[in-house]
Amino acid sequence: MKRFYVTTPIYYVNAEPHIGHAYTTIVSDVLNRFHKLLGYRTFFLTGTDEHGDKIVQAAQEAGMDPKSYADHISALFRETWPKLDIANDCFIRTTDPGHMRVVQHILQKVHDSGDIYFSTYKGLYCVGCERFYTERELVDGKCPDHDREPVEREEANYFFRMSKYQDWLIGHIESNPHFIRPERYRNEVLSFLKEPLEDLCISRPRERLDWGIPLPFDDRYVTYVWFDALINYVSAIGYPDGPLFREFWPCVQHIIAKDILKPHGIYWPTMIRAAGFEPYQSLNVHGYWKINEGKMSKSKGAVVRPLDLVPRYGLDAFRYFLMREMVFGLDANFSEEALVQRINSDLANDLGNLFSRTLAMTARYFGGRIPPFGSEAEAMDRELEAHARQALQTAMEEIPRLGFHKALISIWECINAANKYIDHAAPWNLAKDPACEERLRTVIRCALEANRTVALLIAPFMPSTARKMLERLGGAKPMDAYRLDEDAVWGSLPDGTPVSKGEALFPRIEQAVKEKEKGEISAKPPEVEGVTIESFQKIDLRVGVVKEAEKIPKSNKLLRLVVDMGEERQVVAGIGRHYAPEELVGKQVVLVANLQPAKLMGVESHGMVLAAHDGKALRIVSPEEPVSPGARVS
RNA sequence: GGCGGUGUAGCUCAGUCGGUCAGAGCAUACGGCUCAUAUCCGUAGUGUCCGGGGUUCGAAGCCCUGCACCGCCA
Repeated sequence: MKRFYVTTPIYYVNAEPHIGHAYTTIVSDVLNRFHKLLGYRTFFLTGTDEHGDKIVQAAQEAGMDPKSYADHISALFRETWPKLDIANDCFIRTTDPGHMRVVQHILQKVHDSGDIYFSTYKGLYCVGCERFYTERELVDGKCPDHDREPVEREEANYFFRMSKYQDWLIGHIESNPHFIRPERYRNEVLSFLKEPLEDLCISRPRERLDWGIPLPFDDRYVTYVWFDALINYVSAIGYPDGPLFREFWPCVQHIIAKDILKPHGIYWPTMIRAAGFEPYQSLNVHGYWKINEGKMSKSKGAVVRPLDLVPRYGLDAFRYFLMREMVFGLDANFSEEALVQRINSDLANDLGNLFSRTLAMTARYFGGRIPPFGSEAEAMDRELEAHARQALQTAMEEIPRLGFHKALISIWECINAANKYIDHAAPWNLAKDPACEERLRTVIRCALEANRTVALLIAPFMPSTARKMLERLGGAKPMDAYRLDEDAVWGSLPDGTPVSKGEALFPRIEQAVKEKEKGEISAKPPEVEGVTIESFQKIDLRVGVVKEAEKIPKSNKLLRLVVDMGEERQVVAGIGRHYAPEELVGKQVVLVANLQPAKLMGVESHGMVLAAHDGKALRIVSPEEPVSPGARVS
C-alpha cells in the first residue's frame, strides 16, 4: 500500500491562530484527504513550537510562566483545527517528553559523530534584551527595543557543522527538482547556497535562556529553538525505530509558508544528513494572505481570525475560498467581498443550484428515485461524461503538485457543463410528452451522475458538503469508504435508489446581509451604493389622491393627510412648512405604502409621502399626468 | 548595492517552443428558458499585453533600456 505523510509547521505559540495558519493546515488536510481517497495510508501531523526566548517574553507580558502560557496558546491551536474540519492524526508539542528525548538523542548522535563543536562567538549583545543582534537588525546602531547601543560580547556556544553539508545539499536540490517547490523557492535556496554557508549556533546558555531542551552533553545549555522544532517531524512518528517512522519516512510532504524557507530548506536537510537518515521528499512553500487595508479598522483589522468567519459564511465556503483563490506559492488577497463573491457565484449559483435543480427534477419526474439510463447515449450525454472524466483527471494531476486552484477550475468546468447540459436537454419539455420518457430518464440520470462525480472530487476541499451530496444522492457508504478510482465512475449510481433534495447547500449571501455585517465590523457611515433590484422591489410605492389635509396641532411642520390609493389611508407628512393643507387636497402624491406604521405627535401614520428637497425648497413628487389611485410606482 | 520575480479587459488572473494569443472568470448590457437558491443558458463588448528601443517574415513571450511594485541576499 502506498504511503503519504504530510506536515504543517508546528506553530509558534506567541500568537493566536490566524488565516495564514488556517491556510497551511487546510492545504495539508486537503492533501491528506485526497490521498486517502486514492487509497493511500496517510499520516497528518501538526502541532506547536513552544520553546525559545520569544515565548518567555510573551509569557511575561501575559503575566504567566512559560509552560502555562504555552499550554494556553497550544490549546487554542489544538481546538481550532477540528472546527475547520481538519483531521490531523497527531498534534505534537515541543514540550512533549517524547519529543524532547528525540531531540537529545539526535544532538548526542550528531555530537558523537563530530558535527557539533564548542566555540566562542563574538557579537553585538543588548543587555536589556539578553540577546545578540546582527548589524542589520539594529536601528542607527541601537537596539530597536531599548534604544541603546549593544555591547560587543563573547559567548561560548555549540555549533552545528552545517557548512560541511553545503555541497551535498546543492547537489541534492539540483538532482531532485521537487525537493523544494514551487521553483521560485528552490531558486531562492540555491542562490543563497552560492555563498559559503556558516555553521549554525545551536545552543543558548541557560543563564540567559532557560526555557528549552538541555543539551545532553552539556546541561549548562539549552537547544536553539529551530534545532529543537524541526525535529518534531520525526519525533512525532517515533524516530529512530518506531513503526510509524519506518512506515512513513521519508515519503513526507512538508507544507510551509515562505517566511520559514531557510530553516526548512537549509537547516533541516543538513541536520537530517548529519543525523544519518533520508531527507524529506518535498518542501512545499506557499505565499502570504494579504488583508485588504482600509476596509477594516487598522487596530484589529490586520488579523483575520478563521473562527470569526466560519459562523458567518460557513466552513466549507471558507475552505473553498482559500483553496480556490490562492495560487499555491504566490501571495493572495483576502477580503470578505471576494469571499462573498465566490460563495454566491461558484457555490450558490453554480454548484448549489445544479444540485438543487437536479434533485428537484428527480423528485418531480421519477418520484425521487434514481432513474435507470434510458435511450442510447447521445452526443451531449457523452460530452457531459467527458467533462466529468476530465475533471477527475485534472484533479489527479494537479492536486499532488499543489495546483489546487486548477483542480477546482476543472471541477467547475464540469459543473458548468452540467448546467448547460440540463438547459439544452430541457427535461421539462421532455416531461410533457410521454413518448420522451426514455430520453428523460437518460437526461436526469446523466445529470445525477455528474453531481456524484463532483461530490467526490470536492470531498477533500469541502468534506461536509461532499458528504451531504453523497448522502442525498442515496449513498450508503461512510465517507472514508469512498475511493476515487472505484466510485468516480460514470454510471455507478444504483438504479432506483431514493434521493432527497434537502436544504440549499449554499444559501446566497445577499447584499443587505453584507451591508449589515460590514456595519457591525467597522461601523462605517452608511454608503449610498449597490441597492439590488430585489431590495428596491421590496418597497411598495403607490400613487394616491389627497382627500383631506390638516395641520397637526402644536406641530410646525406635520400635516395629517388622508390619501385614497384604492383604500383610504391616514398618513402624517412633514411638509407643513412648504404646503398649506388646503392646497394639497386633490393632488396626486407618491407614497411608500408598506412602511411600518408609526405614531407622530400622537397621530398614526400608515405610509410616507415622497417629496424632493434641496435644502431650501420642498416639493411633493407627483405623476406627470394623473393616474388611477393605487397605481404602482416602480 | 547584488540576484531574482511580477506588470495582460473595470476587478482577479490564464497565456507551454516566437506563428487563430488578444483569452477566462467576475462585474456590465441585451436576449432566451422556467427544472432550480431571482438561479441557469446564450449574445455583446471594452485592451498602449507597463514605457522606449531592437532582433524577426512575424513579439504579450526573445534581447537591451527605463519605470513601478515585490522577494531574497548584503
